[in-house]
Amino acid sequence: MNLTDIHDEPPQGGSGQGNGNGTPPYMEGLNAPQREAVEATEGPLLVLAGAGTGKTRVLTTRLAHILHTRKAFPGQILAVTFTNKAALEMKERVSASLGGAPVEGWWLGTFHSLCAKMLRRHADLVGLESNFTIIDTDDQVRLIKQLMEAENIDTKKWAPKMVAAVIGGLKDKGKKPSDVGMSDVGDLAGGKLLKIYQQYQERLRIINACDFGDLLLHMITIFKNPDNKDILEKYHQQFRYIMVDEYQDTNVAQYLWLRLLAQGSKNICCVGDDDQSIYGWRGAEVGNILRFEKDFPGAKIIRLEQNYRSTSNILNAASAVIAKNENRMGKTLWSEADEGEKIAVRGLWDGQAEARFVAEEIERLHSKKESLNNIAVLVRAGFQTRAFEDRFNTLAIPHRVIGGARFYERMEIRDALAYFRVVMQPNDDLALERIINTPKRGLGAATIQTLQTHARAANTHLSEAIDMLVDTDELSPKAKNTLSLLTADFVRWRENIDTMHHCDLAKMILDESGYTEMWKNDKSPEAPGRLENLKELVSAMEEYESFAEFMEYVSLVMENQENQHTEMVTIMTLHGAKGLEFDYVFLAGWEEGLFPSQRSMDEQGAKGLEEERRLAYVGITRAKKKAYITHAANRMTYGKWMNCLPSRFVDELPADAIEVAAESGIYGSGAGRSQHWDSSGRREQQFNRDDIPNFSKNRVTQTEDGEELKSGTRIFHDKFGYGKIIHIDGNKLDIAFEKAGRKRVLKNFIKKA
DNA sequence: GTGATGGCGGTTTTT
DNA sequence: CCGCCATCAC
Repeated sequence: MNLTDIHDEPPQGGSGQGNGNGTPPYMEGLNAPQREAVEATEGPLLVLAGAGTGKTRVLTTRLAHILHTRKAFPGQILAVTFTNKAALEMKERVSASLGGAPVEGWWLGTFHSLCAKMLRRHADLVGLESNFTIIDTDDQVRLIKQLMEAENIDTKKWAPKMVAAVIGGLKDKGKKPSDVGMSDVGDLAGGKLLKIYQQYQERLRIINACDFGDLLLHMITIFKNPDNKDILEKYHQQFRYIMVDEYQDTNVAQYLWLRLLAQGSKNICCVGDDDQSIYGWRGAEVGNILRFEKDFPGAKIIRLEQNYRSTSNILNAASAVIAKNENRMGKTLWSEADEGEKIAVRGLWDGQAEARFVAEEIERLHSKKESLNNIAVLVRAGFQTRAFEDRFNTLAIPHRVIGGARFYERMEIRDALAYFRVVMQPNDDLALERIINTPKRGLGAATIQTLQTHARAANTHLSEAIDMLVDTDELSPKAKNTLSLLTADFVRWRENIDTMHHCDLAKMILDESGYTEMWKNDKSPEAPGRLENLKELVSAMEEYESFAEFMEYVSLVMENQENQHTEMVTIMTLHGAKGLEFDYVFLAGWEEGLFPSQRSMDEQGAKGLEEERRLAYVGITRAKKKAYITHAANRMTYGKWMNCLPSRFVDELPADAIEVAAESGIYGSGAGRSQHWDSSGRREQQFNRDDIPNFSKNRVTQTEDGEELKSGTRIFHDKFGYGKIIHIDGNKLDIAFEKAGRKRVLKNFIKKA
């Protein structure tokens, strides 16, 4: 993420304390409640920070204040964020406000990385070794699938993915297998869910691994055990101040972990906004923030309500939407900013028309010298990004898509990491299974089956099973030979861990295993890219001290590195946009069923709808200068065309903050949208497609010599040859060229063929 | 044991 | 519509 894009507010607050009367420089420009939140260091504190009210500023200043006034050393502060991006930003901002010196030795990170750090110290208490592997969802599902198959559970009826999600959900609730009751699992997985959960934990222990949920759950287990009283006490003494960002997104396990740690100093400060709680689906409990005063007796609550980010039109629209939610603590955002432009609400014919409209508008903004970095397109679901990418590609609008497949989720990266994992930890069965026959070594399903059966029977790991069987006739001679060679490879690589530089070792492993070779010989179009990624992986390792450190980074931290230096429009999901801000924000796909998401409403009912509405609130409040909201009347889903009605959230926008237009006739005559809107007492300005270039679908134009051009006309272009007109936009035309593919060219350069 | 083909199911959001 | 997985043919 582009860190320079993240500013919660300009430096001026409303109540303007000057300098010169002892105000440290880092406190300058805070408004009264912000300052109060910074200075209230003792005792439990909840800061309810509305969107754009300077939340990050308060958090970082508070940290700086504690350090500056020597209330604590860095190592005595526990600061928890939800994303690594947020942790990094906080690190940078705190050291900047203290004069630029980096702050060393503090406990700042995500719940998961902090727990991992702790758990590596106390792993033995839950039956692990301190070099345990952190497995991702993919490995989780594979392991669960194996266990289900061994139990003869129908994996068609009970998807392993779903079972994994249920187990993950139990962990998010802080429930170990021994805490699980019938009401939790019912007849899931044929009534064997608890059994699978138990076996899963047992397997994880054997292969010395943890999943994400375990990081927290194990720490809670350790802290709760009276035998380990001294350990918890040690942390109590250590952490004099605890700070938590995005408190509205904590799940039960995270809450329990925090509460255990906060029993010490009681100086816990949680910052959050109940209106921005959008992770309920993965176990976040808005209840945590709503209940704060009960959980932490004597808690002080400070509200930050002055918004420094958006125009008042944007703010009013966002406030009106979120006001429809029943379940909230209540805040009233206000701003000294001007009205600004009204929110543009646009109804389009279909998803492509929507992408065209957005692209045209971006071109217009760009031609007015607005930086593309200040423009974002926000969507509800990942698949929506496609239409925008396509359109931006044809118009050559530089853009980046955030989210999607993460770097470390790519096949080749996972494979490479699997090799490294086995080198680091021979017991890592999941990793070994992954690469045992990649590249192809003739170790197919039958061989692996045999190994697994023996491993299970002996209650041990695959690597040990290999050692046991490699001298027997259980395996084919060929398999025996290949396996002993592979084992020898691993032994040799392992011997080099301490002596070789980890980057060289990584390269050696990838080369000698034949993995690099495999992609070199691969003729598929993506093979070169994969080799490129492998190179990138090795060079990314440079920044780390050791193999072990790198592996930790990769499982918990690694995010897509982006080229933030070039100007680009950002395309991402609403979830991904939380905490960011842009001058111009396009909120696309505001249609019933898509946003609010049907699934969310089906599964969670009114609760789900409220979360969707909070998502709408998050989306609108990302905009500083102007927000656009678009909805399409038709959308292709599952390869079928669907008719879509505008989102109910569109109706919830206050009439005086918006300006509405739609392509004429997109909802048919009399039915649908116009009526829908008329009934809410709102004027709708309709316009004709042909009146406005953006909406012209089949416009007609002429060549220089006066020949008629329209969609479908075959033309000739000096550089690209023959092609057909797809779309006409004033003097620009989209052409499908027979040789050169799809291009956008100027009218002047084409002739009728 | 490997590679090809067809059926099936899935699209919310992620540490 | 696309990708994954299972089944089937070599």
